[in-house]
Amino acid sequence: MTLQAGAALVREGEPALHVFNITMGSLRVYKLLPDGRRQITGFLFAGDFLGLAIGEAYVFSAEAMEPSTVCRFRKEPFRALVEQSPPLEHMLLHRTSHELAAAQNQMLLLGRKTAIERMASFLLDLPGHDPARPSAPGQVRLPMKRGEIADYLGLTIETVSRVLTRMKVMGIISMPSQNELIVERPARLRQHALGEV
Amino acid sequence: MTLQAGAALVREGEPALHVFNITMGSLRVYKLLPDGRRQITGFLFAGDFLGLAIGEAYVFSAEAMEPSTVCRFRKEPFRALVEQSPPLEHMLLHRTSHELAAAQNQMLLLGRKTAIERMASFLLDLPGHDPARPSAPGQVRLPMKRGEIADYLGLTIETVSRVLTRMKVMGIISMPSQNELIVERPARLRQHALGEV
DNA sequence: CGGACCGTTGAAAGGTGTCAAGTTGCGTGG
DNA sequence: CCACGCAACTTGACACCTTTCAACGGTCCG
Repeated sequence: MTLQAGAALVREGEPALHVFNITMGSLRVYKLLPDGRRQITGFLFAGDFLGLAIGEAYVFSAEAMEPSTVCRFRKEPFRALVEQSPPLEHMLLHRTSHELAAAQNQMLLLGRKTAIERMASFLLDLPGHDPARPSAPGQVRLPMKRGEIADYLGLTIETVSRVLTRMKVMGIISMPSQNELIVERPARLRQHALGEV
Repeated sequence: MTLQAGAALVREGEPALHVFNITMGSLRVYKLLPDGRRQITGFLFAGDFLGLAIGEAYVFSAEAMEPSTVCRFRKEPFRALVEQSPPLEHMLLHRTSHELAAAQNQMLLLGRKTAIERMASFLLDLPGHDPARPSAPGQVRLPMKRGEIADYLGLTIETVSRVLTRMKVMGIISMPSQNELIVERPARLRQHALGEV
């Protein structure tokens, strides 16, 4: 199953009929408030599962950030398969536990970190998630736009832009292009991520 | 295993040797920044599990909020037991998925809701989690102190206090005592929780 | 009675949001 | 090939919500 950039894969509230496995590209997972405020709860890349949460309806929405392909399974057969395969269920528990740990880190970020601390944490986490990352250390690809970073970090587009500028001025990062970033001072970035400045 | 109020059960960074099941009382689970900022990621009550996240070390701390009792299992035997019991593993996956969904709701709260919206959401969620809740609808027990509510909602103690006062003035709630709360206008509370005011 | 802890309230400060105006980058079409 | 136009990004000025700092009252208990 193939998706254009921006295509919706699931919408919050819809009957949860399918489970997905991303084979290529990247997705954003988010929740909305009635007035349109958006919180992106995570980004998914090749290999990740989507739609595992139990329930009749999806409790989040998901869209492709770039051209992507996914495997779609109908929910019931998938559940039956899981029931018959303890190793599969084990893997799902393992992955879900990791997602939960990541979610707890994100709660710390959203609840207690300043704008620059959020951005620093984000830049440090990013390479670890993206399988299509470049190998050079310190070099970070930003596969998402400012608006997506903002909605992931609980900030506005303007604040994201200002924080990146501040980091450039401080010599912590440099940006060859808008979607590419080089960490010039990893140690200082790590300090900021922990609020130690 | 019995715990006094305030007793630490696990500390972030310590080797994860045990898994716990709460049999009585309530726990707070939290993460700290080096300078002491605290984000409470959840409250646990009777029946809940703690320490499922895989890994060598705990990635959070947990303390009793009131006198509590827990069942302690050594990690390795517990894992072996889980491997041999698909129904047990199934239950753990089910619970972890629910926790993840709750975490995603909390990310929306922390990243995008105002102080009064956070409090409204909190007051609506609270009864569902506490097995020791009173039966009367609209009546909510606050088993935690202001500081814990603040660190759960990403606010300060003062803001929590001010928001509760505002809600009282608006006639949405009333408080017979500091730890007991009555929802006078559930509909308005629900509106606030969704940011519809 | 004194002290510690908890909660409430007030005044002022500050970080982030809002609103608005540029600037850059890039694909499209003449 | 160049001009145009749109979308994304940046920057500035100001507003506002929440935090910070401070003082005060209440309750429990030694």
